[in-house]
Amino acid sequence: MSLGDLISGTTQALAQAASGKRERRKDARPGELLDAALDLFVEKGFAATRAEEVARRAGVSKGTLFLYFQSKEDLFQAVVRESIAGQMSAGKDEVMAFQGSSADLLRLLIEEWWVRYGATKASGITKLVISEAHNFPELARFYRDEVVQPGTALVSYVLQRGIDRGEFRPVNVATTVHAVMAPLIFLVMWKHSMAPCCEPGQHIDPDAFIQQHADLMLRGLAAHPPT
Amino acid sequence: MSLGDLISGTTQALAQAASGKRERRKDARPGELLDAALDLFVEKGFAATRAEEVARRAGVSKGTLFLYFQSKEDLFQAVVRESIAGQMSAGKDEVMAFQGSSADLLRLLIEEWWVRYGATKASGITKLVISEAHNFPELARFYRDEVVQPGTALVSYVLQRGIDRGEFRPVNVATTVHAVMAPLIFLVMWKHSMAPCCEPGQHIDPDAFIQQHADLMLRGLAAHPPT
Amino acid sequence: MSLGDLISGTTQALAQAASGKRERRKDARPGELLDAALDLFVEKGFAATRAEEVARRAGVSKGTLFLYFQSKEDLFQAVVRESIAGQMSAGKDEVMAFQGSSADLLRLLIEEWWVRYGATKASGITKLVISEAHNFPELARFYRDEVVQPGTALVSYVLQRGIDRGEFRPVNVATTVHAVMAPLIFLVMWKHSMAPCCEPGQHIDPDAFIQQHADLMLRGLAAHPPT
Amino acid sequence: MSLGDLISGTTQALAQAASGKRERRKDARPGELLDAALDLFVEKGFAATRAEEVARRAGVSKGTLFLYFQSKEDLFQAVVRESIAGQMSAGKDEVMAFQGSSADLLRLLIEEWWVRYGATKASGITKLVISEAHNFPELARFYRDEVVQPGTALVSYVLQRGIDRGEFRPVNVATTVHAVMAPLIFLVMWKHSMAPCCEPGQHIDPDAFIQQHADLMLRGLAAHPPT
DNA sequence: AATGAATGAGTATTCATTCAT
DNA sequence: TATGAATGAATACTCATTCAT
Repeated sequence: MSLGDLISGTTQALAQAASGKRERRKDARPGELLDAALDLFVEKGFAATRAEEVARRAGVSKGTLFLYFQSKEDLFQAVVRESIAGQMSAGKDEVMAFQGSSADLLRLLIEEWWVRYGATKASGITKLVISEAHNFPELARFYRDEVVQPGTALVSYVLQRGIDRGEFRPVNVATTVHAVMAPLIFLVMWKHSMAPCCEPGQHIDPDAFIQQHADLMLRGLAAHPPT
Repeated sequence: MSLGDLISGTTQALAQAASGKRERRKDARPGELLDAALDLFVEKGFAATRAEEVARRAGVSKGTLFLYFQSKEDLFQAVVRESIAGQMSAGKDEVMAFQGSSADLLRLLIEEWWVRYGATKASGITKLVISEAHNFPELARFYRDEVVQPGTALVSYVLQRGIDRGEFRPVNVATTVHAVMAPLIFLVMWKHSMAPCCEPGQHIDPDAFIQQHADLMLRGLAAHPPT
Repeated sequence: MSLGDLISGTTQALAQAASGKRERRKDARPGELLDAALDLFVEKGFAATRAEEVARRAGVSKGTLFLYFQSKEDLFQAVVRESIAGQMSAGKDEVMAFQGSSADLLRLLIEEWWVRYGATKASGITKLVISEAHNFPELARFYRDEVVQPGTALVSYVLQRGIDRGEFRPVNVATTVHAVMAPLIFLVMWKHSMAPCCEPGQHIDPDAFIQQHADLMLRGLAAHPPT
Repeated sequence: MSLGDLISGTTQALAQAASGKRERRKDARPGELLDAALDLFVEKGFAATRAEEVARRAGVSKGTLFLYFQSKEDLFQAVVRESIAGQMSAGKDEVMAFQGSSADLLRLLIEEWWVRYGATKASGITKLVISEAHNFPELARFYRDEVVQPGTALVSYVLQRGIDRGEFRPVNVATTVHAVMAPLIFLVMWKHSMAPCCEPGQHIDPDAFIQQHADLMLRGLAAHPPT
């Protein structure tokens, strides 16, 4: 199974759905609204975020918000969809083109994920979707198809590559993928929820955490462990 | 009302079976309300949960809820505090009394955590607190002090024990603790958010996940890796 | 026209209406409830007074209150009716039997009114009825018939007596009655409303006020003013 | 919004006749709401007045009321404060500039008070404040400082003027002030409470009452009583 | 396109009243 | 008779949404 097969999924179908009249509005639609909405929805959740506050933060009036989005829920969905759109395609090419060891590739994947996504405010989407999954099941499915599935596929490819090349132990790939990703998701959740109130002692240093996670992972996977 | 009652779900049945109907109910009411509230708050979040729905699920009228809790927020805080109260003390004694290897102890700790907390509905508190941390900073601090800190200390103890006894590599304990706990927190978050919409393929099997996590962790920590 | 004609009015009819089953309950009905209710209704008004607070102040439970009064409004009406019942009959006999000058009689009437009614907590009824007249028009009419009309008649009798005996100027009795009563009513209103917040400088001393009122009145009425 | 507007009752008509409908309305809204609220609060008291009814009477929806006033209590306080603002300053200058006899001045003061305040609907404030003094002690103190105290001072000035000029007997001014004002306050209270239910016989004619009060007062105060 | 005044359905909360004990 | 737990209608207040300007 090629990486293309693994990742392609429904991305293309979704891209088509996103075109049409939606695409046209997207350009005109002030990104400031989506930007402000992302911040607030991540912080306070959907229900606790007031439309007027989003508008104010975006520097427009309440009425203007509803000029671009049919409803608060429409805005919410747009925030998630726009933030996610085509996010996964970036890493895919690099992974396919990588020439080094699978250990280096996995470490790179983890580190780059943090730099390009986890450390950006776009990572708030992860907290948002997880927090609101029950209230917006369709959005949760969309996220699953657009983010979780491709991400899983990408990591699976790397793990399988390592096993195939004899660099990794022959672990159960499907299970191990989650072990690779879980700490990353956790870190993002933590950053957007508990971190602000754990300043003093229990602060989790993202870089050290990522490093440690990669280290443990690679040791755990290594076919020929170091002495 | 103990945590056990909160989790068991048999509170209502027991209360109804009791003799002195009215008086028995009065004692049971707060528990039934907390029980119902836990479910709904975890599912929908604080703001999206209507007080009347909590009451209805507890089998009482809207007014009765406010007979036992001053406000919706008071109910929310009670849900979190009651669910957490004294939760951490249980595992501590067992860990301190454990006689076997540190690897076995760490594995036991991870597995028991899942059985006693992660697999129960009380684990919804974790999702709840993380989702609402920004809206209820005091509660987040309470959770940090009552759950995160003691949990971190317990895992730290086990890691240090392994290092001291030469069973684990001399890793940075403070950093590694998070690597141990992160996947567990993630699993609980997942269970209460994405899981319900990932029935078919991407389902994460908790036991396999826990197992795999423990395996990778112990391999990653092992001072003398197996061949 | 005799004083009897002036005062009798509907008092007798009302007395009959108050008998029957109402009379029987009145004895059993804890006076503490009426007592507590009078205080609270006078202080806070009908709507702002909670039934439970009345019960608590009377030393009984909320349910007990509704054992004796069909509703909060019933309690309210009872408070007014009971406090008023037969109140006017007392002064009437004394006035009829008085032998001295009309000036002395008027002064006596004013002073006794204050001592026997204005200075007691029953005077709160006046504030109550005036404050709630619009919400309880029937009660206002009842008060008019039972208190205002007989009171007016009594004062009218005294004024007419003074005129007839050449002690007072031949003023318009119907108009002058109100001039006699107005300051008394005012004093009672003041006592039950503004007085508590005018402790320091603007305190109105009731006795001095009553005295001054009587003085001015008698001077104003005197047929042969002093030099 | 001046007191005149509050009293006139033509505010609505004027606003509707204006050109820029929407904007004109916005300026008029608070006044219309205060106008409606004054009526209802005076009639029914604070607690018995429903916010929606105030809004309906002002011709707007429930929500609009809360666009201009933070709460029902805020509206209540605004009603009192707006109605009172600068009310006392008017009469003061006239009194100070008066050239005639103190008897004429006192009579003028009493008559003007009735025409300019007592006869207008703003006089409802007096009933309102007295009825609700216990529930809103701060407002009662505000009324005491803004209305009672200046009013007392003004009347005191006139009495002292008469005494100094040998026109009035050397009465105790502080006590006599209340004797002057009490019947006026009583009249206003009566007008807003009992009057509506005393149509037929016991109706108090305001002008005759005022006249009679002034007459008696001046006779009572006169240094050289008429023969 | 943009505004912000106006709306009214929706929600938390109160409190008079009931009723099983 | 007395209690107080339970009820649910009533009400203040919010906030997404509309629309005249």
